[in-house]
Amino acid sequence: MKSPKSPLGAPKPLPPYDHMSIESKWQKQWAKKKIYATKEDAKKDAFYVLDMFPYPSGEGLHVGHPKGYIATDVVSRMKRMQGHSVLHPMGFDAFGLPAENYAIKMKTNPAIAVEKNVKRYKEQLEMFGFDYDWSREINTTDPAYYKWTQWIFLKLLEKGLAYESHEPINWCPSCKTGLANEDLEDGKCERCGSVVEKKPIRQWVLKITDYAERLLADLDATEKPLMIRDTGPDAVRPGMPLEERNAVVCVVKHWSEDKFLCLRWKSNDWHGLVVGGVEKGEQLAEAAVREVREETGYQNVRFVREFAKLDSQFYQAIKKVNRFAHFTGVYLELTDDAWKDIDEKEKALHEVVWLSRAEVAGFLNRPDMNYLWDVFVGKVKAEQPALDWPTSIKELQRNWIGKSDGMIFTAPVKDTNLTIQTFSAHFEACYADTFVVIAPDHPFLSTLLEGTKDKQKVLDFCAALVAKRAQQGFAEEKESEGIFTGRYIVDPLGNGDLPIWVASFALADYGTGIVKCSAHDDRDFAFAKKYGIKMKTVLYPKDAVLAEKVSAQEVCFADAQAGVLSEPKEFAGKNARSVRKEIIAHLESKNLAKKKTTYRLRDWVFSRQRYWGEPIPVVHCEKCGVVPVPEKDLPVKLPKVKSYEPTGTGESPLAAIEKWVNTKCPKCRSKKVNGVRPKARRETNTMPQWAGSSWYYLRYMDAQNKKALVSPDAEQYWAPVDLYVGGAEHATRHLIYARFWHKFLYDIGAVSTTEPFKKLQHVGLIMAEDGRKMSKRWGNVVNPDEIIATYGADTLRVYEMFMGPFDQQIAWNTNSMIGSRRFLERVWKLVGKVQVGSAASSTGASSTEVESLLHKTVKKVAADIADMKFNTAISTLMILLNALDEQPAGVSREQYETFLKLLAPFAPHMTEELWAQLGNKTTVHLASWPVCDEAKIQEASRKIGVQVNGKVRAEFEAPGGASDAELEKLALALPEVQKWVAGKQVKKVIVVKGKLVSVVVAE
RNA sequence: GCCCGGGUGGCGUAAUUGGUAGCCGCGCACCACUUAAAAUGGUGUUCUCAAAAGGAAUGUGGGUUCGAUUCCCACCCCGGGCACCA
Repeated sequence: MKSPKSPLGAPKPLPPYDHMSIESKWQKQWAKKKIYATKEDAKKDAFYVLDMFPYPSGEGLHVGHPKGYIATDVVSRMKRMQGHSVLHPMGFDAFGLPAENYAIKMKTNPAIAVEKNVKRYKEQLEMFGFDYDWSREINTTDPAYYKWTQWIFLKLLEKGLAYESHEPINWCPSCKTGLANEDLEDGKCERCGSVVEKKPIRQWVLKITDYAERLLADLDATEKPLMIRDTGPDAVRPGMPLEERNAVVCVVKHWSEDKFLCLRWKSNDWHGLVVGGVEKGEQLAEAAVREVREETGYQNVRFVREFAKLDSQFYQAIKKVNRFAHFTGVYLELTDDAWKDIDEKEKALHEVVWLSRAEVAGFLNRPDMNYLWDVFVGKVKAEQPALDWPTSIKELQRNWIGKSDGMIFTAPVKDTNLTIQTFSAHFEACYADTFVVIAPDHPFLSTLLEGTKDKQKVLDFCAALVAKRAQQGFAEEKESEGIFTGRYIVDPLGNGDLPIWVASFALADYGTGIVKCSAHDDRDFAFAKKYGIKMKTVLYPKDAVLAEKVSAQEVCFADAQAGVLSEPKEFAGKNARSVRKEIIAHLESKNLAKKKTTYRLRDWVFSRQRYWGEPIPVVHCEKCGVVPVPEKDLPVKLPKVKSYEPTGTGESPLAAIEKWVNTKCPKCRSKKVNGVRPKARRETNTMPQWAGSSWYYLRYMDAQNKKALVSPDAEQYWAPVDLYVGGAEHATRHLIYARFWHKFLYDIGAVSTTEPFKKLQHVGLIMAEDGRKMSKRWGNVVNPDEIIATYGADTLRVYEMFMGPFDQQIAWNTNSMIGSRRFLERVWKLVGKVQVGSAASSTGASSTEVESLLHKTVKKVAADIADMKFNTAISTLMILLNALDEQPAGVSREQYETFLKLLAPFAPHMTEELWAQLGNKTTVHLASWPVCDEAKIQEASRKIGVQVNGKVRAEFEAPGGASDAELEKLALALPEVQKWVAGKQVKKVIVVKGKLVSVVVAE
């Protein structure tokens, strides 16, 4: 059959889809017309989409790198079409070890190597047709940029958050520099794999630990519910987690009077009994009781009954009203009359009122409440996490910060006037402590040993332990080793004199570096057994046989959660964990210990003894000491040098550049004192790779500003970053550092938000076809240049988005790409079937079914893109394409244009070309995004499945508005159903509107 | 050891809030077009039984339910992170 004729005559022959010429043509046009220029337009909502900017290596991009960039490009294009002012910038992070090591290898200056690599990266990025506004490009190695990195350092110094330290730090012998804890992997240098040593070197350190508590707490911070701020299609997203929607509604009856307690929502005219959400793993009744206790302070609440199970039909009926969520009703009763006031802070949003029976009835009869199914409906938007981040990344940060609540014990050292402090987070069994261990590299050790007869022997032993650690890495040590110091502490808890041992497992830089030990810790127990140290038990399991073994010190029992204490006598017979609070009070009241919180997070070692980094802007003056470089003298430029190889002496190569190093003290101007001119030398350490990336997202907002790192106007317009996309490997480095700096900048008033990134989305790695990481080493790298030449950038973009869930790791498969190419070619060909006749053709050429599908697609594609579910968005577009293509009368221009708009974010070049072919003079990328017409997606009839005893036996077409009774009748009349039902007693029929009829018969 | 994810056809995956498991794509088979091939279009494609009817099936085993990929309990496997952190 020939393709249908256009009303205007014979169909034009279609040109083939020539991606090469189309893509380069439109890339030039877009650049020329500056269609992606970003503006701070007060009339539009700002939307800031950000990629983790690349670190331009010498190898260029492989096909895995751009996956995240494609995603942000798709989102930014849709948001722009939806009328937002969009900031979608790009830049380069280029200071630091990788660039420097590469330069050393290639025997070029890092500055030149970086310039070359950036150029190559930009060329590659441009081939993808991304919508960056290059006028905001940044480069961390640009003095105009790092001026502000240095400025932030000066502010940190001013506030006492940057300090010099001589403590031993991680030293990589191969890279010849100090490293932060975050730069280690398995005790080895993350860059080169060498085992790091502990080396005492003068370092600049940032006090990130001062922010540990806020970095931790803000991960869980919530935003108070904003009532219907956004009534657009985004307000209730499909796929929004149940916890966000499913709230419990409680009716709480007074214990004696005929009164009902109501938690009233005051804002937006909403009166509700909304109590809160059901948490995962929680029963409805538990949730209701818990929430009422938390919200009102009423403790004596008894669960009476649940009103009914949620009815899904009901949700269907109100689903389209985006501000409604559904709840389930629970009936509780107060068991006493103890009045409690609710929290002051909550009063603005809630109040507790008592209603009479009549009032409750009236209340429940509101139109937004539905009695019929005992399910109440109202407006609610549950408290949302302030950080819309994947739970996994939040969890990684929590682990990294490693908060631990415990107690500090202080004890005198026998025969000396010294005291020792020990930290314990598992202090419930502290009455079992019988010895103390100290780390072999503890700075206090030599003082402690002063005057003991074996001092030198112990010190030698410790030195050997430390050397062994450095050699083989910490993790590989299996069995603990130790030596008795000859000293004892006098136990404050009355267990007499406790020996102090050096133990290889003790860490000098956690807690106090000294630990009180007992039989109730696996490691301590093994250590004591090995060296025959006396032990004592105070914690026993419930099982009598096992308890006997614990008592005999045959096995170690360390489970405070399950164990029962025997000492101190105040808590004898009690479960250890449940009396934790009381033990704290007991120890504090007797002045035996103090509460203390410690963190695993260490301060950030911030200096590198390397050339390629931002110079730390301070001067060391013989007379004035450390003097910050005045702001007006920033940036302190990195000098050009001939030799930039690391020295290994603990000094950076900059130290050798006399002309640069020797300077005037900014404070005393190096004026002569008693005829001698005080010498002033610049700091020669440089900043780590992570410095520039800790604040770069702010600079894009106002990239050219010479007076401030960002102007308040620009910052307030754009901040925070609405969507941040990048690899999960940055969870404990870049993302912690950036949050730390951001909070600091907030504290000094430089930014207006407490967190930099509102929503974080991590991108799943693209693996090579062999399942390994793409790497030059394996020879499995797929080059995007070649793929683009063969298939086109649009095909590559569609393929990468269609491969699978965006956040999932997935293997590249060039063969599968053909599907995406075919899809685009079918779109290309479909333009030949577009009917360009009268206006009537838009209805004439399309059935209501296709129209309905079109509008469903409009809705789903927008929701999926906003949700980063690109694979299903494309799948939906494919389904629509199949339907449009199969229409016998061709496709209407309106349908086709809508389709092009939906596809435009994914395949910007091809859609632009087709858009122009239809005669449009303006770009598709600034056209308005299609809007779903809800009326059109209602269906006239639906397929209903019929189950008999849970098994699907038949299906039938039912009219859209059929009632439950009608559906039941229709279903039971079906012969396939009768076959299973005939002669049996029908016990129950369940009707799920629009879905299925379930018949239960007696067996 | 501890903490997160995840296990669905030959493969990548989909499944709205507990409601007809396998959408979309790849691959494969057959058909059309072609001298032929490629490309394109069409049909089919979870397994099992010769077909139909039926049965089985979402890592394993149990539970709740009229109904479970989805909720609960236990276990196995894979991926990632943390790890002498007291």
